[in-house]
Amino acid sequence: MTVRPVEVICLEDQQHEKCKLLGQILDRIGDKWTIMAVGALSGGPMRFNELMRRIGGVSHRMLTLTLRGLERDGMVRRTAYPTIPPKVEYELTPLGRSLTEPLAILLQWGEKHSGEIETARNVFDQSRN
Amino acid sequence: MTVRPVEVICLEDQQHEKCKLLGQILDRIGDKWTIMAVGALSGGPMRFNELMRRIGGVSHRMLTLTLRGLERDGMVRRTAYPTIPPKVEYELTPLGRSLTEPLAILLQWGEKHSGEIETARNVFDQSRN
DNA sequence: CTGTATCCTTCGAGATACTG
DNA sequence: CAGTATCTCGAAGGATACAG
Repeated sequence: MTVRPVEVICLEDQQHEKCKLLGQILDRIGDKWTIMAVGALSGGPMRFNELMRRIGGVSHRMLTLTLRGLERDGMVRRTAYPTIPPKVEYELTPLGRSLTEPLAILLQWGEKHSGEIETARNVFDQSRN
Repeated sequence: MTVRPVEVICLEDQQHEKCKLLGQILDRIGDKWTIMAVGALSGGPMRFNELMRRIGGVSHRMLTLTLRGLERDGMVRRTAYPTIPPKVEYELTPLGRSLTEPLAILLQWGEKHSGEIETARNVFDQSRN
């Protein structure tokens, strides 16, 4: 049994456990297609194929898996109408909508600092031939 | 911190430009080790091996790659002391520290809603035997 | 239209060993 | 101590075909 230090500093003087939780959150919602799906649905309910067209570049299979994951986590509600051909609508739940707030803040950060990052990259890449 | 309407995440008539930017941000900073490294460094400068011990479970190679990426993006400053054996210190730049703010907000969201997500998962898994 | 199953390729990441 | 280079394996994700 190894002894682990507990006093690991994390975000804003919190402990290491916080980082792990953050990692879990990002595991859930941090991937490309999940973000795109949440973004697309933030405007209102949408059908499967419409989502696929809106997002663009996503495979049939990955969109299905992404939506299943969001549904499982309670972020998206799936409503199937037993018509022929079938019609399925997806929409954000209140939980899903609540996610858009921290994401919007992260987006603001990105918009504010993307230039800085771009510059830093160029400098870094220059300094390596 | 002002909370803007959810539509800020993704404006449909902009072809998901916002989503794409958000996707790029998450590509950069959304992976497990990057978060852990930023978290660990948020407490102050740290040497390579100390970082590795603090983070725990990260391979030598991945920590190196993670730190290179952060350095390239201007989030981390690397300072090498030409001693024998070598000593290298890593620390967050102002840009890197600024990232901890939106991350802390995302973390708060996670803390607030993790129970809800857990419940949703159990319900979903139950409904599929 | 929507969902699932299968195949197949690619890529990420750990292990390891070696260098300065 | 810190960094780099290979090797390898397994998982992620696209393409495709088929079903309801």
